[in-house]
Amino acid sequence: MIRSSITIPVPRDFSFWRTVYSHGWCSLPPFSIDKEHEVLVRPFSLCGGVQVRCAISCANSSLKIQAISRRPLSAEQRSQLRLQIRDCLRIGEDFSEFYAEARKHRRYRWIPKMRVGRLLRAPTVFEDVVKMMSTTNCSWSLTETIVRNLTTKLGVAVDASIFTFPSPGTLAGVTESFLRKEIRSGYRSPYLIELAENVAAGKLDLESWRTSTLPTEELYKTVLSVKGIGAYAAGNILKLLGRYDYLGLDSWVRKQFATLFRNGRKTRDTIIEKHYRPYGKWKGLLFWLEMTRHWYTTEVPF
DNA sequence: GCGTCCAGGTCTACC
DNA sequence: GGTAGACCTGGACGC
Repeated sequence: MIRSSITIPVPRDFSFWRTVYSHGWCSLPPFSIDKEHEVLVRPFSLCGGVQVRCAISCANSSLKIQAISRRPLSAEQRSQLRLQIRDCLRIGEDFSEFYAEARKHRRYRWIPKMRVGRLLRAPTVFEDVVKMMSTTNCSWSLTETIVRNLTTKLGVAVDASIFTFPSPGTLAGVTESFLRKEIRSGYRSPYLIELAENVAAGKLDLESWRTSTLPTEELYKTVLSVKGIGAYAAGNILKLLGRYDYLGLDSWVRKQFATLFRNGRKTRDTIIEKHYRPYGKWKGLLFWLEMTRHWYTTEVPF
């Protein structure tokens, strides 16, 4: 195996570990984390069919990447790897406007101070959408089971312990019965196959969503048109596309809101919407950060 | 160990 | 447009 070292400079307002811990993705394969040493690990697929296992850490205003591959990486592959890692960690995204908005409100001044707001995402929109679909209507432990099965049973082995996320073509090539029995994705199985088939056939270009110039409302409708994706999933997929206009409510955040603002009393969605309406296009991100603020000061739940 | 109940989003049929 | 019921799994609970 060949080891390569790569360095990527990061902006001043970037916090590596708070980006890694921004939500549950870091604990879903093929991501994994070494909490003690603050290292994010995952494989990346590069041109020429090359798979590379990367251990990513941060020191002295730069990401340090230890990449392990079967063959030496070409200049093009190294460049591709840099781009993918920057994309996952949202390094190129400009948060100055968001931080300026947060500074206007006393209750949100901690956000720019803690340099939070970047939400970890997968190298591909396909992986993010499949994972989001796998979080719907089930416990987190079932989501972990589904995603672990998808990678170990349909991904490519990079080494003994790491598998890539399956490609749309691979997922499109399995039967609904396989997904139900082996992946444990239950009634979501036909939705996953339909999604993978449409992407593999070129009928649905998920990857263009990250650079889409559509107004957010239009993009939201496009995301919602995928079968198996409802309001919760679409709102949260949009956050991973850099659009923060929707809250993406699920039972956990509803409960969290009730605990923080309503003495634990059950709260209608319209009340939560009204609470965040003044924050316009940033409301989804401010909402998520407010609900998860305790993760940055106490032990995270994953 | 077994059976029952429930929580968790989305879809579809129906009003 | 709003709503009820079905979908499937795993965890909690009672026996």
